[in-house]
Amino acid sequence: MNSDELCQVYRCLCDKTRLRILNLLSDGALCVCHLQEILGETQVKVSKHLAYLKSHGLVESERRANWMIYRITKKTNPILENNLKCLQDLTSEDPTFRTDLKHLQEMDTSAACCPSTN
Amino acid sequence: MNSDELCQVYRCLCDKTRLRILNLLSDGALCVCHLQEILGETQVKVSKHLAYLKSHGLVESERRANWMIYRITKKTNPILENNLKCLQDLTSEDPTFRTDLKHLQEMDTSAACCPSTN
DNA sequence: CAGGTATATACTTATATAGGAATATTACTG
DNA sequence: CAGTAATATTCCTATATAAGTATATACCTG
Repeated sequence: MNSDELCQVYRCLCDKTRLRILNLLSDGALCVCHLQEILGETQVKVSKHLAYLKSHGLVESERRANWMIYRITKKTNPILENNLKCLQDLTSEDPTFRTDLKHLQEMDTSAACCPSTN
Repeated sequence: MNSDELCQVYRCLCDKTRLRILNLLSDGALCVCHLQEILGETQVKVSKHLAYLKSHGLVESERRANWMIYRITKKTNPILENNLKCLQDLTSEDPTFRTDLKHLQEMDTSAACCPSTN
């Protein structure tokens, strides 16, 4: 990774919605509709931020029938991994991150779009 | 630190000139003219980026006669410290960071503006 | 293939920011 | 105090990006 790529990673990290998305995906893959529901944001907004993250290589996506499943990239990226850890540490301090994760845990994972159970 | 403040830190980190400045300041305090010389950028550009970093609490400044000495903030900031370490790790890989530090070491530190020797 | 669901894209507007040119400010020196 | 050096600020322009509305695409089901 060079300095320009590094800047790109930080550009991905400098938006609150994207940080919330990454925080949730750190816990495992999710479809757009679940992210949308947890974040309480519009479909367009979520979709665009996911596209942004994907175009910069921070997340990967995979179609599963009607749904698109997003996950943190499998490529090793020390900077990203490092900062995702920081995010987890912040979860206890920040109300937004905390309630997001709480919503995630309370979510119904029996839906067809849930990658972990279907 | 909450999620909004976190975003602000990343906003500071997502510009190459600012990363170069932070990388140099990680090594110790520097005046604007030395930063300007090492970076090979105009006075306005360097000054503005320093103002940006200062307004977001990542650096502090201190006047010393004609010169303004900038340093990394003394306030503890885990995210910042963490990423400055990453920068140092990247120094071996990235030519810009590497040559910046090389220029810093070759710099004449006997000038009146050099905080370490005067 | 018609209709529905999930997601993505195009278009638009508003805002943040980068960088240049010119000017202002601050402090030192004689 | 006049001149100079170092730095900051103002004004301007161009670009990136965020978010909304509307529309398109992809896939599934009957």
